Amino acid sequence: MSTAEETAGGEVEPWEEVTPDAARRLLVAAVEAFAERGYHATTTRDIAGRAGMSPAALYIHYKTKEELLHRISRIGHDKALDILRTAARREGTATERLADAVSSFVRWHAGRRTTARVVQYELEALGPDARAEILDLRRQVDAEVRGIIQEGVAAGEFDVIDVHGTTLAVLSLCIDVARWFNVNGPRTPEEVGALYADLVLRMVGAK
Amino acid sequence: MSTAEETAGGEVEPWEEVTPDAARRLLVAAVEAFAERGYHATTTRDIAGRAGMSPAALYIHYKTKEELLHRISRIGHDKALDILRTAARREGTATERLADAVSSFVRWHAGRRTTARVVQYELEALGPDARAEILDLRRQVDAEVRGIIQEGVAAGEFDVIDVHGTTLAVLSLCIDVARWFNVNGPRTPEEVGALYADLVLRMVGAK
DNA sequence: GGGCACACTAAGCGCTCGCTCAGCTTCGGC
DNA sequence: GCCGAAGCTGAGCGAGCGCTTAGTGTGCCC
Repeated sequence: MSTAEETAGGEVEPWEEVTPDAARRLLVAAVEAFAERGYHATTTRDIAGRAGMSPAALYIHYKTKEELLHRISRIGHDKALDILRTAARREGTATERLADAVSSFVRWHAGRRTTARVVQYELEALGPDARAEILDLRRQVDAEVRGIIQEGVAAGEFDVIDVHGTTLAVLSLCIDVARWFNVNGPRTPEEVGALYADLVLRMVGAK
Repeated sequence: MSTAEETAGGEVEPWEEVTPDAARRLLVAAVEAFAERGYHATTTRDIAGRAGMSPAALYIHYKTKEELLHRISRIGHDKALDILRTAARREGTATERLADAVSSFVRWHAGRRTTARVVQYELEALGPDARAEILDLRRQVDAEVRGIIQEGVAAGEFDVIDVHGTTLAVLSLCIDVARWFNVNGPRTPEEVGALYADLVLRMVGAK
């Protein structure tokens, strides 16, 4: 059902770093279930069933249901941060790099919507230690976007009064794509990415 | 704890239309609990406890836990729609009305964050009938914002290529405030509302 | 001041949850 | 061909869930 979505954009097949195979199948099943119904409404029996295994098999590969969420969240945040870093550190003007960052970040949130939903909206189900680890990654995400905007302002490319507030708004806009994007809707991830890159350049007053 | 937040902005005390008193206390307790932990992670014992009552008392005023969520969602959406309609139908240019709509809509999502969180993020916990009713209200919310933007384009005030896509982005931006806004953070709801009105006018290319 | 409607509680029912454990199968090493 | 490790299952434990029911206290009407 979501196989087509998960491989959209011609990206490398996700979760390939998760081994062995049974652990990956359980993790993919958990992503789908958490995205559909939320972490608390998902049962371990449901996850195991989607992976074609008995409920007890889950506990051979993961200590608890929360460890599954933690692993998903960690891998997802690493990927999101990687996307932004790649865009932020390429050659080009701040305008080009911001457009690139926004369009690729949005493409990921739309094209890999199930994963992004879990990553962005189930944070509060994590325990204190795991949550702190993920929040640190989020601060790095924030810093990447803020960096591009600051450089654009310094170079005279952008016209922004409140850099911190605008950064927050830009990230919020991109992240919320995971909430409303519909795989069967009229827009492709690429179209939304292009629209959002244009909107964000307007927000920062790019020339 | 959240009393100050709930009355922020000098608005009329919310939930006053819910009677009798015990039913209102239960509903307010449910809003706080759902916002903190999510619908599925909240127990009826927790809601009743916050309202200073026994678990059984809940079922004198509400048929099920879901009815509580439905009532909260309905009242919240009615309020959100009312805010947008008031801004959309006042006197003034499309630019003035869009700025007014965004700033008041954002003030509500920031100042009444607990309510807005439940209203905007717990929709999928509702059953099919209740969900359909709420989705209809959301379409009306969408139509109000789209109407202002269309009028602005027709009047030559705005420069927008994709009206539907931009409407979606504007609403998404405002709604997501409920996810990240922190009552103890550096910004007041008024400041966020003003910043966002400016950002949205830039997004639609207002002169 | 007796009776009754109403708001509420204490106790608990049936169920499903996350998780455990004893035992079965499979397979590589020798 | 035997053995132990690894992967997995069927059965089920203790806990906590949403919700019900029998009974209690309170205040209003006549």
